[in-house]
Amino acid sequence: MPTTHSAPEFFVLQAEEKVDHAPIAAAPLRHTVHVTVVLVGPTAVGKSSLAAALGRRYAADGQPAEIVNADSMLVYRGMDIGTAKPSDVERAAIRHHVIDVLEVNEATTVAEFQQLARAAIADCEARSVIPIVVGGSALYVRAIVDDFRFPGTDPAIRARLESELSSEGAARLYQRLMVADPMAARRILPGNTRRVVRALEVIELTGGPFSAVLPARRYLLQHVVQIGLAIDRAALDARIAARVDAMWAAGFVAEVRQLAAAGLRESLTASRALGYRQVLRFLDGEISEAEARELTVAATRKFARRQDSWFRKDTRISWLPYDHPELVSDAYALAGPTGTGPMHALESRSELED
RNA sequence: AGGGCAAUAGCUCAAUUGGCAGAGCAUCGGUCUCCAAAACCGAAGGUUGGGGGUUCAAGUCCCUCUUGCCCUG
Repeated sequence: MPTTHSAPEFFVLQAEEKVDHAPIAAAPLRHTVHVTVVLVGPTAVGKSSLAAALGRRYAADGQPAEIVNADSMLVYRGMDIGTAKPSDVERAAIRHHVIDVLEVNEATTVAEFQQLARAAIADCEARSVIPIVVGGSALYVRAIVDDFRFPGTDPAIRARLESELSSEGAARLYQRLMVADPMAARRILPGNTRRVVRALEVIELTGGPFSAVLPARRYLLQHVVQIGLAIDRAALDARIAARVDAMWAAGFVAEVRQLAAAGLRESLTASRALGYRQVLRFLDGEISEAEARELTVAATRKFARRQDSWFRKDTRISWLPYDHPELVSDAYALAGPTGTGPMHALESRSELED
Protein backbone atom coordinates (compact mmCIF):
# COMPACT_ATOMS: atom_id res chain seq x y z
CA MET A 1 0.00 0.00 0.00
CA PRO A 2 1.76 3.13 -1.16
CA THR A 3 1.93 5.97 1.30
CA THR A 4 0.60 9.26 0.05
CA HIS A 5 3.62 11.28 0.92
CA SER A 6 6.91 9.65 0.20
CA ALA A 7 7.85 12.70 -1.90
CA PRO A 8 11.53 11.99 -2.43
CA GLU A 9 12.31 15.27 -4.18
CA PHE A 10 10.54 17.33 -1.63
CA PHE A 11 13.56 18.38 0.32
CA VAL A 12 16.10 18.52 -2.45
CA LEU A 13 17.67 21.89 -2.73
CA GLN A 14 17.51 23.78 -5.95
CA ALA A 15 20.78 25.57 -5.51
CA GLU A 16 21.22 27.42 -8.74
CA GLU A 17 20.98 31.04 -7.82
CA LYS A 18 23.80 33.05 -6.48
CA VAL A 19 23.45 34.07 -2.91
CA ASP A 20 25.56 36.17 -0.77
CA HIS A 21 26.30 34.40 2.42
CA ALA A 22 27.57 36.62 5.14
CA PRO A 23 30.52 34.87 6.71
CA ILE A 24 30.34 34.11 10.39
CA ALA A 25 32.99 35.96 12.31
CA ALA A 26 35.58 33.72 13.87
CA ALA A 27 36.27 36.06 16.76
CA PRO A 28 33.84 36.34 19.68
CA LEU A 29 30.83 38.29 18.56
CA ARG A 30 30.16 40.17 21.70
CA HIS A 31 30.86 43.86 21.40
CA THR A 32 32.38 43.37 18.00
CA VAL A 33 29.72 42.82 15.35
CA HIS A 34 25.98 42.85 15.29
CA VAL A 35 24.59 39.44 14.53
CA THR A 36 20.98 38.83 13.69
CA VAL A 37 19.92 35.25 14.18
CA VAL A 38 16.89 34.18 12.17
CA LEU A 39 14.94 31.00 12.87
CA VAL A 40 12.67 29.81 10.09
CA GLY A 41 10.67 26.73 9.21
CA PRO A 42 7.11 25.57 8.79
CA THR A 43 4.43 26.14 11.38
CA ALA A 44 4.43 23.76 14.37
CA VAL A 45 8.00 22.62 13.79
CA GLY A 46 9.21 24.04 17.11
CA LYS A 47 10.77 27.38 16.22
CA SER A 48 9.58 29.13 19.38
CA SER A 49 10.96 26.58 21.77
CA LEU A 50 14.29 26.54 19.97
CA ALA A 51 14.39 30.33 20.15
CA ALA A 52 13.79 30.21 23.88
CA ALA A 53 16.46 27.56 24.38
CA LEU A 54 18.91 29.49 22.26
CA GLY A 55 18.20 32.58 24.31
CA ARG A 56 19.00 30.69 27.50
CA ARG A 57 22.17 29.38 25.96
CA TYR A 58 23.31 32.89 25.09
CA ALA A 59 22.43 34.09 28.56
CA ALA A 60 24.52 31.29 30.07
CA ASP A 61 27.46 32.73 28.16
CA GLY A 62 26.74 36.18 29.50
CA GLN A 63 25.44 37.38 26.16
CA PRO A 64 21.92 38.78 26.36
CA ALA A 65 19.52 37.84 23.56
CA GLU A 66 15.92 38.75 22.86
CA ILE A 67 13.30 37.44 20.50
CA VAL A 68 11.89 39.45 17.61
CA ASN A 69 8.66 38.02 16.34
CA ALA A 70 8.33 37.76 12.57
CA ASP A 71 4.95 36.14 12.56
CA SER A 72 2.03 38.08 11.15
CA MET A 73 -0.58 36.87 13.61
CA LEU A 74 1.36 37.05 16.87
CA VAL A 75 1.02 40.83 16.71
CA TYR A 76 -2.62 40.59 17.77
CA ARG A 77 -3.60 40.85 21.40
CA GLY A 78 -5.89 38.05 22.42
CA MET A 79 -5.00 35.75 19.57
CA ASP A 80 -3.17 33.35 21.83
CA ILE A 81 -4.38 29.79 21.57
CA GLY A 82 -4.80 29.66 17.81
CA THR A 83 -1.40 31.19 17.14
CA ALA A 84 0.44 29.10 19.73
CA LYS A 85 1.71 32.36 21.12
CA PRO A 86 4.56 32.08 23.65
CA SER A 87 3.12 31.96 27.14
CA ASP A 88 3.50 34.62 29.83
CA VAL A 89 6.09 32.43 31.50
CA GLU A 90 8.11 32.16 28.33
CA ARG A 91 7.81 35.87 27.73
CA ALA A 92 8.89 36.64 31.26
CA ALA A 93 12.00 34.55 30.74
CA ILE A 94 13.08 36.34 27.59
CA ARG A 95 11.85 39.57 26.11
CA HIS A 96 9.74 39.30 22.96
CA HIS A 97 9.40 42.16 20.49
CA VAL A 98 6.65 42.87 17.97
CA ILE A 99 4.09 40.77 19.75
CA ASP A 100 0.69 41.89 21.09
CA VAL A 101 0.90 45.30 19.48
CA LEU A 102 -2.48 45.43 17.73
CA GLU A 103 -6.15 44.93 18.54
CA VAL A 104 -7.97 42.21 16.63
CA ASN A 105 -10.10 44.66 14.69
CA GLU A 106 -7.03 46.32 13.17
CA ALA A 107 -5.22 45.25 10.03
CA THR A 108 -1.49 44.96 9.49
CA THR A 109 0.73 45.13 6.49
CA VAL A 110 4.15 43.78 5.70
CA ALA A 111 5.55 47.31 5.49
CA GLU A 112 4.41 48.26 8.99
CA PHE A 113 5.72 45.02 10.25
CA GLN A 114 9.05 45.57 8.57
CA GLN A 115 9.47 48.87 10.39
CA LEU A 116 8.51 47.45 13.76
CA ALA A 117 10.86 44.50 13.40
CA ARG A 118 13.78 46.53 12.15
CA ALA A 119 13.29 49.03 14.96
CA ALA A 120 13.32 46.16 17.44
CA ILE A 121 16.52 44.78 15.94
CA ALA A 122 18.16 48.21 16.02
CA ASP A 123 17.08 48.55 19.63
CA CYS A 124 18.68 45.22 20.49
CA GLU A 125 21.89 46.14 18.75
CA ALA A 126 22.07 49.46 20.53
CA ARG A 127 22.02 47.53 23.79
CA SER A 128 24.43 44.82 22.59
CA VAL A 129 21.63 42.30 22.73
CA ILE A 130 21.46 39.62 20.04
CA PRO A 131 18.10 39.61 18.27
CA ILE A 132 16.66 36.20 17.46
CA VAL A 133 14.12 36.69 14.70
CA VAL A 134 11.53 33.91 14.68
CA GLY A 135 9.12 33.61 11.82
CA GLY A 136 7.23 31.34 9.51
CA SER A 137 6.40 33.80 6.78
CA ALA A 138 9.23 34.10 4.30
CA LEU A 139 7.93 37.38 2.96
CA TYR A 140 8.01 38.87 6.43
CA VAL A 141 11.45 37.51 7.19
CA ARG A 142 12.83 38.69 3.87
CA ALA A 143 11.27 42.09 4.32
CA ILE A 144 13.32 42.39 7.48
CA VAL A 145 16.69 41.04 6.46
CA ASP A 146 16.76 41.76 2.72
CA ASP A 147 16.52 45.03 0.84
CA PHE A 148 12.78 45.35 0.51
CA ARG A 149 11.39 48.80 -0.16
CA PHE A 150 7.66 49.02 -0.34
CA PRO A 151 6.36 51.84 -2.49
CA GLY A 152 3.65 52.96 -0.10
CA THR A 153 -0.10 52.75 -0.10
CA ASP A 154 -3.06 55.09 -0.34
CA PRO A 155 -6.37 54.04 1.16
CA ALA A 156 -8.34 56.32 -1.15
CA ILE A 157 -6.77 55.00 -4.35
CA ARG A 158 -7.09 51.50 -3.10
CA ALA A 159 -10.75 51.89 -2.20
CA ARG A 160 -11.48 53.29 -5.62
CA LEU A 161 -9.68 50.45 -7.38
CA GLU A 162 -11.54 47.92 -5.27
CA SER A 163 -14.90 49.41 -6.21
CA GLU A 164 -13.86 49.55 -9.85
CA LEU A 165 -12.95 45.90 -9.58
CA SER A 166 -16.45 45.01 -8.50
CA SER A 167 -18.19 47.30 -10.96
CA GLU A 168 -16.03 46.78 -14.05
CA GLY A 169 -14.82 43.28 -13.39
CA ALA A 170 -11.43 41.66 -13.15
CA ALA A 171 -10.87 41.47 -16.91
CA ARG A 172 -11.25 45.24 -17.40
CA LEU A 173 -8.87 46.00 -14.56
CA TYR A 174 -6.31 43.61 -15.93
CA GLN A 175 -6.57 45.23 -19.36
CA ARG A 176 -5.78 48.55 -17.77
CA LEU A 177 -2.70 47.04 -16.19
CA MET A 178 -1.59 45.65 -19.55
CA VAL A 179 -1.72 49.16 -20.96
CA ALA A 180 -0.20 50.93 -17.97
CA ASP A 181 2.57 48.44 -17.28
CA PRO A 182 2.95 45.56 -19.72
CA MET A 183 5.95 44.18 -17.87
CA ALA A 184 4.06 43.88 -14.62
CA ALA A 185 0.99 42.50 -16.39
CA ARG A 186 3.09 39.74 -17.84
CA ARG A 187 4.14 38.66 -14.37
CA ILE A 188 0.73 38.84 -12.75
CA LEU A 189 -2.06 36.41 -13.58
CA PRO A 190 -5.38 38.03 -14.51
CA GLY A 191 -7.26 36.05 -11.91
CA ASN A 192 -5.13 37.36 -9.10
CA THR A 193 -7.12 40.52 -8.57
CA ARG A 194 -5.32 41.29 -5.36
CA ARG A 195 -2.03 41.77 -7.15
CA VAL A 196 -3.67 43.53 -10.08
CA VAL A 197 -5.19 46.10 -7.75
CA ARG A 198 -1.92 46.59 -5.90
CA ALA A 199 0.01 47.05 -9.15
CA LEU A 200 -2.45 49.69 -10.35
CA GLU A 201 -2.29 51.37 -6.96
CA VAL A 202 1.51 51.60 -7.04
CA ILE A 203 1.55 52.87 -10.62
CA GLU A 204 -0.93 55.58 -9.78
CA LEU A 205 0.84 56.45 -6.55
CA THR A 206 4.38 56.62 -7.86
CA GLY A 207 3.80 57.40 -11.51
CA GLY A 208 6.33 54.68 -12.25
CA PRO A 209 6.12 51.00 -13.10
CA PHE A 210 5.26 48.29 -10.62
CA SER A 211 8.08 45.92 -9.88
CA ALA A 212 6.34 42.58 -9.85
CA VAL A 213 9.56 40.76 -9.09
CA LEU A 214 11.05 40.02 -5.72
CA PRO A 215 14.38 41.66 -4.93
CA ALA A 216 17.57 39.60 -4.85
CA ARG A 217 18.31 37.38 -1.90
CA ARG A 218 20.92 39.69 -0.51
CA TYR A 219 21.10 40.70 3.11
CA LEU A 220 20.63 44.32 3.95
CA LEU A 221 21.38 43.72 7.60
CA GLN A 222 24.91 42.80 8.61
CA HIS A 223 25.81 39.33 9.72
CA VAL A 224 22.57 37.50 9.37
CA VAL A 225 22.54 33.82 10.26
CA GLN A 226 19.46 31.98 9.05
CA ILE A 227 18.71 28.62 10.62
CA GLY A 228 15.92 26.44 9.28
CA LEU A 229 14.25 23.64 11.14
CA ALA A 230 13.89 20.73 8.75
CA ILE A 231 11.16 18.16 9.16
CA ASP A 232 9.66 15.48 6.97
CA ARG A 233 6.07 15.83 5.97
CA ALA A 234 4.63 12.87 7.79
CA ALA A 235 6.06 14.13 11.07
CA LEU A 236 4.95 17.68 10.38
CA ASP A 237 1.41 16.60 9.53
CA ALA A 238 1.26 14.66 12.78
CA ARG A 239 2.45 17.72 14.71
CA ILE A 240 -0.10 19.93 13.03
CA ALA A 241 -2.91 17.55 13.88
CA ALA A 242 -1.69 17.38 17.47
CA ARG A 243 -1.46 21.16 17.68
CA VAL A 244 -5.01 21.63 16.45
CA ASP A 245 -6.23 19.04 18.94
CA ALA A 246 -4.41 20.89 21.69
CA MET A 247 -5.89 24.19 20.55
CA TRP A 248 -9.40 22.84 20.81
CA ALA A 249 -8.68 21.30 24.18
CA ALA A 250 -7.35 24.63 25.40
CA GLY A 251 -10.58 26.42 24.59
CA PHE A 252 -9.87 27.79 21.15
CA VAL A 253 -13.53 28.13 20.18
CA ALA A 254 -14.18 30.24 23.25
CA GLU A 255 -11.22 32.43 22.37
CA VAL A 256 -12.54 33.05 18.89
CA ARG A 257 -16.03 33.73 20.20
CA GLN A 258 -14.62 36.36 22.52
CA LEU A 259 -12.50 37.93 19.79
CA ALA A 260 -15.45 37.94 17.43
CA ALA A 261 -17.27 40.06 19.97
CA ALA A 262 -14.24 42.35 20.05
CA GLY A 263 -14.36 42.91 16.31
CA LEU A 264 -12.25 40.12 14.85
CA ARG A 265 -14.39 40.06 11.72
CA GLU A 266 -13.51 43.69 10.99
CA SER A 267 -9.83 42.98 10.48
CA LEU A 268 -8.98 41.92 6.98
CA THR A 269 -5.87 40.17 8.24
CA ALA A 270 -6.73 38.79 11.66
CA SER A 271 -10.07 37.37 10.56
CA ARG A 272 -8.28 35.21 8.03
CA ALA A 273 -5.79 33.66 10.40
CA LEU A 274 -5.61 29.89 10.30
CA GLY A 275 -8.20 28.40 12.58
CA TYR A 276 -9.81 31.73 13.39
CA ARG A 277 -11.31 31.96 9.94
CA GLN A 278 -12.68 28.43 10.17
CA VAL A 279 -14.11 28.89 13.67
CA LEU A 280 -15.75 32.14 12.59
CA ARG A 281 -17.51 30.16 9.87
CA PHE A 282 -18.66 27.72 12.53
CA LEU A 283 -19.91 30.55 14.75
CA ASP A 284 -21.77 31.95 11.76
CA GLY A 285 -23.53 28.60 11.37
CA GLU A 286 -21.93 27.92 8.02
CA ILE A 287 -20.17 24.72 9.00
CA SER A 288 -20.13 22.36 11.97
CA GLU A 289 -17.53 22.54 14.70
CA ALA A 290 -16.07 19.24 13.55
CA GLU A 291 -15.76 20.61 10.04
CA ALA A 292 -14.11 23.77 11.33
CA ARG A 293 -11.55 21.64 13.06
CA GLU A 294 -10.87 19.45 10.05
CA LEU A 295 -10.62 22.47 7.79
CA THR A 296 -8.18 24.07 10.20
CA VAL A 297 -5.91 21.05 10.01
CA ALA A 298 -6.13 20.97 6.22
CA ALA A 299 -5.50 24.70 5.85
CA THR A 300 -2.55 24.54 8.20
CA ARG A 301 -1.00 21.68 6.26
CA LYS A 302 -1.44 23.59 3.06
CA PHE A 303 0.10 26.66 4.61
CA ALA A 304 3.10 24.66 5.76
CA ARG A 305 3.64 23.53 2.20
CA ARG A 306 3.53 27.09 0.96
CA GLN A 307 5.98 28.18 3.63
CA ASP A 308 8.28 25.45 2.52
CA SER A 309 8.20 26.47 -1.12
CA TRP A 310 9.71 29.80 -0.06
CA PHE A 311 12.30 28.55 2.35
CA ARG A 312 13.57 25.64 0.28
CA LYS A 313 14.73 28.07 -2.38
CA ASP A 314 16.75 30.22 -0.02
CA THR A 315 20.21 28.68 -0.06
CA ARG A 316 21.41 31.00 2.67
CA ILE A 317 19.48 28.96 5.23
CA SER A 318 21.38 26.31 7.20
CA TRP A 319 19.06 23.43 7.95
CA LEU A 320 19.02 21.48 11.18
CA PRO A 321 16.87 18.41 11.81
CA TYR A 322 14.07 19.53 14.11
CA ASP A 323 14.36 16.50 16.39
CA HIS A 324 18.09 16.19 16.75
CA PRO A 325 19.14 15.77 20.40
CA GLU A 326 21.93 18.32 19.94
CA LEU A 327 19.67 20.83 18.22
CA VAL A 328 20.30 23.68 20.61
CA SER A 329 24.06 23.18 20.58
CA ASP A 330 24.06 22.96 16.82
CA ALA A 331 22.04 26.12 16.46
CA TYR A 332 24.32 27.83 18.93
CA ALA A 333 27.34 26.64 16.98
CA LEU A 334 25.90 28.24 13.87
CA ALA A 335 24.82 31.44 15.50
CA GLY A 336 26.89 31.75 18.62
CA PRO A 337 30.05 33.67 19.30
CA THR A 338 32.40 30.75 18.81
CA GLY A 339 31.67 30.50 15.13
CA THR A 340 32.72 26.88 15.07
CA GLY A 341 29.96 25.85 12.75
CA PRO A 342 27.32 23.20 13.09
CA MET A 343 28.03 19.72 14.25
CA HIS A 344 24.99 18.14 12.68
CA ALA A 345 23.83 20.51 9.98
CA LEU A 346 22.35 18.84 6.95
CA GLU A 347 24.42 18.94 3.80
CA SER A 348 21.14 19.26 2.05
CA ARG A 349 17.56 18.80 3.02
CA SER A 350 17.42 15.57 1.05
CA GLU A 351 19.21 13.95 3.97
CA LEU A 352 15.91 13.83 5.74
CA GLU A 353 14.81 11.04 3.48
CA ASP A 354 16.78 8.24 5.05
C1' A B 1 -35.45 -15.68 4.29
C1' G B 2 -38.18 -12.35 0.82
C1' G B 3 -38.51 -7.43 -1.31
C1' G B 4 -36.41 -2.51 -2.32
C1' C B 5 -32.21 0.85 -2.95
C1' A B 6 -27.18 1.71 -3.63
C1' A B 7 -21.85 0.71 -5.29
C1' U B 8 -18.11 5.95 -10.24
C1' A B 9 -10.75 9.42 -8.39
C1' G B 10 -7.99 8.92 -1.51
C1' C B 11 -13.10 11.34 0.33
C1' U B 12 -18.14 13.55 -0.93
C1' C B 13 -20.81 13.37 -5.19
C1' A B 14 -22.07 14.61 -10.96
C1' A B 15 -22.68 12.45 -15.93
C1' U B 16 -29.31 14.45 -21.24
C1' U B 17 -33.43 9.74 -24.49
C1' G B 18 -27.17 4.28 -24.21
C1' G B 19 -22.68 8.44 -27.63
C1' C B 20 -15.05 10.83 -25.87
C1' A B 21 -16.28 9.52 -17.40
C1' G B 22 -16.49 15.28 -14.67
C1' A B 23 -16.52 18.69 -10.13
C1' G B 24 -15.30 20.10 -5.08
C1' C B 25 -12.05 18.71 -1.21
C1' A B 26 -7.50 16.02 -0.20
C1' U B 27 -2.48 15.02 -2.76
C1' C B 28 1.78 17.00 -5.70
C1' G B 29 4.21 21.25 -8.10
C1' G B 30 4.56 26.56 -9.13
C1' U B 31 3.84 32.23 -8.59
C1' C B 32 4.59 36.11 -5.04
C1' U B 33 7.63 43.96 -3.50
C1' C B 34 2.05 47.03 1.75
C1' C B 35 -4.41 41.87 3.17
C1' A B 36 1.00 36.89 2.89
C1' A B 37 -1.76 32.31 8.52
C1' A B 38 -3.45 36.25 2.17
C1' A B 39 -4.37 35.78 -3.03
C1' C B 40 -3.54 33.08 -7.49
C1' C B 41 -2.00 29.22 -11.32
C1' G B 42 -0.90 24.26 -12.92
C1' A B 43 -0.42 18.75 -12.63
C1' A B 44 -1.43 13.91 -11.42
C1' G B 45 -5.14 10.74 -10.07
C1' G B 46 -10.47 5.85 -12.98
C1' U B 47 -10.36 -1.58 -16.11
C1' U B 48 -17.23 3.19 -13.29
C1' G B 49 -17.44 -3.36 -7.01
C1' G B 50 -16.44 -8.72 -9.79
C1' G B 51 -18.12 -11.86 -13.91
C1' G B 52 -21.19 -12.61 -18.15
C1' G B 53 -24.80 -10.80 -21.92
C1' U B 54 -27.53 -7.23 -25.53
C1' U B 55 -25.63 -3.25 -28.88
C1' C B 56 -21.86 -0.11 -34.02
C1' A B 57 -21.43 1.90 -28.94
C1' A B 58 -22.86 0.33 -21.80
C1' G B 59 -21.33 4.21 -15.78
C1' U B 60 -26.30 3.97 -18.06
C1' C B 61 -30.14 -1.82 -20.45
C1' C B 62 -30.43 -7.52 -19.00
C1' C B 63 -28.50 -11.83 -15.91
C1' U B 64 -25.41 -13.26 -11.91
C1' C B 65 -22.13 -12.81 -7.69
C1' U B 66 -20.14 -9.66 -3.70
C1' U B 67 -20.69 -5.71 -0.19
C1' G B 68 -23.56 -1.98 2.38
C1' C B 69 -28.23 0.41 3.81
C1' C B 70 -33.68 0.24 4.27
C1' C B 71 -38.50 -2.39 4.61
C1' U B 72 -41.22 -6.92 5.74
C1' G B 73 -41.17 -11.59 8.55
